[in-house]
Amino acid sequence: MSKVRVRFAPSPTGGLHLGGVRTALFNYLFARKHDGNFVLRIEDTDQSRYVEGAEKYIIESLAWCQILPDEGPHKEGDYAPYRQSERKSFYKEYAEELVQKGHAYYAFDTPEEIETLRHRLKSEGKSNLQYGHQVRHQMKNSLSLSKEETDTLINSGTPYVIRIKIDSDESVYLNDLIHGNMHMDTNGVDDKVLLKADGMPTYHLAVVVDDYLMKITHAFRGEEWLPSAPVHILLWKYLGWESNMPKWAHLPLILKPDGNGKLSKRDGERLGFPVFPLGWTDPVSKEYIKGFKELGFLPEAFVNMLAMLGWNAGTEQEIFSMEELIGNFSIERVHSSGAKFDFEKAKWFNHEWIKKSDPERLAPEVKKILQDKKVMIEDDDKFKNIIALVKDRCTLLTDFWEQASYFFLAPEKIDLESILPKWNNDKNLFFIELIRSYSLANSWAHAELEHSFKEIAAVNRLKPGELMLPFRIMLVGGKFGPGVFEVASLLGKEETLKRIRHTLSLLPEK
RNA sequence: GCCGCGUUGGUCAAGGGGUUAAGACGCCUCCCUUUCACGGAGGAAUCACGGGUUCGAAUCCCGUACGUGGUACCA
Repeated sequence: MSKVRVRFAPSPTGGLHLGGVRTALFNYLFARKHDGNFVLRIEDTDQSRYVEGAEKYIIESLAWCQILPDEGPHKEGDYAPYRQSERKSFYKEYAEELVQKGHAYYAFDTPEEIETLRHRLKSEGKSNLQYGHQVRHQMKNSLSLSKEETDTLINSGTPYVIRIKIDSDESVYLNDLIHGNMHMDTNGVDDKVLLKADGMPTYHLAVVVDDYLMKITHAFRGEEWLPSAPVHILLWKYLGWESNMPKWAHLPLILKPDGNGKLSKRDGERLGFPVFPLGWTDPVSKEYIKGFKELGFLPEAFVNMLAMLGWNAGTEQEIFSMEELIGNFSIERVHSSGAKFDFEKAKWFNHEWIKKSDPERLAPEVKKILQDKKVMIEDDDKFKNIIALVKDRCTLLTDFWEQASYFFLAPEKIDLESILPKWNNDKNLFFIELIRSYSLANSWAHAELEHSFKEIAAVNRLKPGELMLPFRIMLVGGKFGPGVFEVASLLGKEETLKRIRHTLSLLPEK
């Protein structure tokens, strides 16, 4: 049995958003699960829409998601080139072959001619023009024209396209791994253009030829391709490759959270969440849109979240590492219906991943965030302890700033409002005594700090509970954060005393 | 318009003839924590509708509605 080979074929026209990454992910999981190959093919057949940099962006995004193996996607099995524009010559050859076999024909109608015809039909109230079996004999093509006329046109350099010739009432059977057995007829499909006037193939020709040449065994793509699946199946048949046809699976769409439509790039801005894995600059508006990465997502969480959108293992497990996903993945368990994207749930995945990740894993990511705020980390061990202490309360990596900045910088704003109403001279004296006691302390472990704190409170007949809040605010600036004594312990003696003194100086000596 | 695909709480979903119809997110209540989270306990909320088939339908069939995709020399 031949080894599994799946291919992912993004088009470098607009970056790569959620749906695309998920398609890549499912392809990758399937390939890894079956110890097969993942082939990345770049669908740049429409040069007019090609966006400079998009290809690089796609590769970087997949790398961030750990979907590309370290050695690159195409190590094993040399079927290069993988960029469609570089494979131009292959397609023409097969398109011509189809014409010879009578399954395709040359068409000379210009786009404008077709457009006007379309308009006319529409204004006459007729349904949309389908360049197919009903009308092809009235059009300008090698079927309606004589051999001589056709040759003359071609030899004189008239631009032409090659269209597939699809007969009516033909049955096409598709066994989809997700949707099951499907039966369609050819009445709804028109004579698709296979080779454009510029010599580039359309997607229809390109997928079939490349999948054949690259020995692809499984073709998974978005559901938007289902309506044109009969064209592709027919192409496999007409080219005589039917026995090599890959198994198909059409993945459900990711939909807008608020209903109505496939998730698009605009929805992110509109609804306030990212739709790109990495930051992306829109080629038209030049506007930079933050990605999941910049928002503080861990790639593990991003991938996990994406995998659970349309797939589940059939168990109650929701948190999966990449290796676990690979082990559990099965294309049959992918849903057949679209799923609305829920950013709240996405954040929940991130929170879970931050909680379960070691401080070692988190340290480099958090370090970057702090560096952006001009905070440099000198003591790595202490840094990891800080991460361990606060990570449970961070949903996004960027939350580490808010949750831990006071370990590195004295709080800018101290919430005196929360201290003042219950402040009195006894409390003031308590803290003065606390400073004295702490400065003499031999151990700076949090248990000792707590012990002496409570002891002093007891001696002064004060409730420790009423003193802990002011203490916390002195250290962190507000009513939040982990246990006060742990904070004090990590802060160190000098800094702790400094912060108590500072706040005390702001409070009245009543 | 035509064609395709789909429809289980607000969202993700398990379940595929007999179930008290799992679980998760979000929301609410309580406990824990002398802060905020984490954690724990509980709660509200669902089989789109109408017909069949069947002793019995969320589950099978047919319609309808709704959603979604395609209908390009875009992918």
